[in-house]
Amino acid sequence: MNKVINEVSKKLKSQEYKLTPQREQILRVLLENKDKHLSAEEVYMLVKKKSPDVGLATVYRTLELFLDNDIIRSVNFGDGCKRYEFGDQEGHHHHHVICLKCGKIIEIDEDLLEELEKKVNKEHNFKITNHELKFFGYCKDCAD
Amino acid sequence: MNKVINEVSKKLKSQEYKLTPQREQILRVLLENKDKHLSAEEVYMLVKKKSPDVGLATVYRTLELFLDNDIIRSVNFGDGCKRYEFGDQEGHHHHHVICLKCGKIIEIDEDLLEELEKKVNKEHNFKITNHELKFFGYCKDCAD
DNA sequence: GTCGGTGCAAACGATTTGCAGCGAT
DNA sequence: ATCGCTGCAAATCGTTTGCACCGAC
Repeated sequence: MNKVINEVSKKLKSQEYKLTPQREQILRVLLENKDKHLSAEEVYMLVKKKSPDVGLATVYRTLELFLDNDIIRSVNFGDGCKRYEFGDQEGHHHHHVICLKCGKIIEIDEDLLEELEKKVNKEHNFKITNHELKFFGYCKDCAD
Repeated sequence: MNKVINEVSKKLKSQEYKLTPQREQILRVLLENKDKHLSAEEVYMLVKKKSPDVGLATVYRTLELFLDNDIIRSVNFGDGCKRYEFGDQEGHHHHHVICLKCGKIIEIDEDLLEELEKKVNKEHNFKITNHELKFFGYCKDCAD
């Protein structure tokens, strides 16, 4: 984990940004919850446990900073807030399967979209840089 | 168009709902802009031109009603608001290609996901009812 | 006269912003 | 002494809700 933190620190420094204690705490929370998809508010709560005097605004500003520097990604599951996950934009794409009843999220690693991307690129003259695929349905515990 | 309006009217009546003048206006706006992806606010503006005294709340309530009755669909392009398009959930799936610079949206009709859906269904015991695929990139006018 | 549907204004939740203070360089 | 970073509170934006009113049945 410290290795990752170091890399992030370098990445930020190379862009004239600092990894301040608050930012590091936020990063740690994101790393400790790699499997979850935390909202800004949730990150805030978790950070507060360790450093009670961070402000919510700082969390938002830091998440924005991390996003801009491709340190994290944001996903919108349609539940009214953005959610964040560690990993840069260029990292290998995974997709989400979301249970409409319990909200559980499964990640799948398949990436069968290369072909489709090429097709869109050719047919519509559209330079695709990213894609997002979500499946909605019911998990085994919530199946009708 | 009147044919569609009639069908919607029947659909609503079958669920004890009425197609009031306001609701019809909202439906007309949606139909006249089938190719766009209007936000609630945008629908409101367009409806106001014809019927200046509709309220924004009515627009939201009507869109919700249409959603619940599978008359329209909602999509989230990550620009801070839900957007709506005519067409029910069970209708044939199309996907969106979104230009990150000018915001232009192209729709593509391919549906290569059946196979992947089956796989997820089998491997994770997850009953998939819907999926959502978006491509982000740059259209031919905005290409670097 | 009931009751669904409406307009308006107030309330709301997520996010952003203005500003004064702080701390490393 | 500067300037980026911060906390706090206020502002903003999209959306929802409470409420009194209206109009069809």
